Amino acid sequence: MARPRTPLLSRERIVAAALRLIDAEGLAALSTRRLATELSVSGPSLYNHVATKDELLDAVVDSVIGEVDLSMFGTPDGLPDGTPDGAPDRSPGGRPTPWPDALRDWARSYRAALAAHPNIVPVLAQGPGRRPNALRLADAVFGHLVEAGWPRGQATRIGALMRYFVTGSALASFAAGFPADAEVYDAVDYPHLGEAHRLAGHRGTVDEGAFETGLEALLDGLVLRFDRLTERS
Amino acid sequence: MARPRTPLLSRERIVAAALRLIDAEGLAALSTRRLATELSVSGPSLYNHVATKDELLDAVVDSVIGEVDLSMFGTPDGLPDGTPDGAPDRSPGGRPTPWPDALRDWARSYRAALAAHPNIVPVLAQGPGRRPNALRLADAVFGHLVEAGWPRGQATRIGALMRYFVTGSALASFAAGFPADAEVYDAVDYPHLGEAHRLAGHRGTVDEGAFETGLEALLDGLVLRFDRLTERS
DNA sequence: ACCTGAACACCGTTCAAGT
DNA sequence: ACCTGAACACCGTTCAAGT
Repeated sequence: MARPRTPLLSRERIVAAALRLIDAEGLAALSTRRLATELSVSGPSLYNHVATKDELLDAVVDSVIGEVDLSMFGTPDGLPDGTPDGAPDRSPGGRPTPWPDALRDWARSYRAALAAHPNIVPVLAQGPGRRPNALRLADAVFGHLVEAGWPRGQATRIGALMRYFVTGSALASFAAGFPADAEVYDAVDYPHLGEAHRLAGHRGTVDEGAFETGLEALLDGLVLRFDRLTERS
Repeated sequence: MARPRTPLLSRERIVAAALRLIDAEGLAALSTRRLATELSVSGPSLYNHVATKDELLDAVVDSVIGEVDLSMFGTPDGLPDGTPDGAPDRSPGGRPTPWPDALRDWARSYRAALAAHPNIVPVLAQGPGRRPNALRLADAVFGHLVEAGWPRGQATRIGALMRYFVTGSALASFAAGFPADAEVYDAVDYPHLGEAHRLAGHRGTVDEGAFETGLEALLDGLVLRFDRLTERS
């Protein structure tokens, strides 16, 4: 068989299969040949649909970022944007969501989307590049903060520090990074890690708790700064 | 030549060369064959000194973590530990550093060490594993927080959220993630990114400012929580 | 003990050939 | 337009052979 009547592959099918493979076995397990086998075609077939492996990774990354909810910034996901009144930063009710609440909801959705695919986070964390969903995300966050009254320079920094925190929390489980083997912590050098071998068993609650604590602490600290900023006028 | 009188290689020389290669050309550029060429030996020679490429990466990672200053927790770097008075958590002066100050100093040193080698951060962020320097770091932070009065569960979460923030900030430059090409932001979808092409030019100050803002906000938020915790008693 | 070349099962990608 | 096998320059790792 050389050219089937109906194509065996599509870009979407390739991207979806690549993400599945990365989730299941890690970034290192994604090889074009392995992926082709998974899709029941020969290796070179992929190159009819994607130019390079890097371009494929870019598409996978943007599909993950596309899962992040941005509706709290007044730009609902599915709806066509560009409302005639030129007020893109309103929630459906008509009034903009207070920025700390919008930031909290967004951060949770952002983390959930990334933590569902931790193995791709190192690629994603390199920045938006030219990926449309990543640029849309950056635009929505920055725009909302500026319209809420943050100076542009501060809004940029808040976008950055939120990404630091979210990508860091989605990159790997803190708890699971500690071997469950108690003997590891026997050494006299680690006098306080006597219980560390039990961390991996509480993976979910430890990481979730750390994320929520950090998120609320960050927001409290930012609100403090915002108040100092506005009480000056 | 088969076996030279004085060995051509050593584990230290291999680790150092690997880190140089990773820094200069990225994690993907590190191949055992390429590394061997860099060291003027044949590929398989490396296997007399390291068992696998993964073990080599582990050693590289731990050498980077070894650069992090932990002296603010009362365990000075170079000095032999185990002071006879059994008070490991004191600064040279004798009194423990207040935890917010210790955390701040540590976070800055942690970030500096990692940001000097961003390409290795994805590996490092997987957790301490069995790496001695990484375990020592976790022990010092956790121990200091507990002795400062934080409940153990909270101390664990603070260690986790600090690592989230620091690894996230060291993984990649926020500013450099935005293409310097102004045309990228022309699309109607990005109404607020008109100046984003200028970000890459301010790489240093944007990322540094975001890290400092986030760090101080986090610490403020944590102090708030600590006060709530202690005023209850 | 420590280095070498040969060999194995992999990679990403190109290209001519098929329909 | 879309798939194939063959081919190229790479990988990590093993192993027998050398000193």
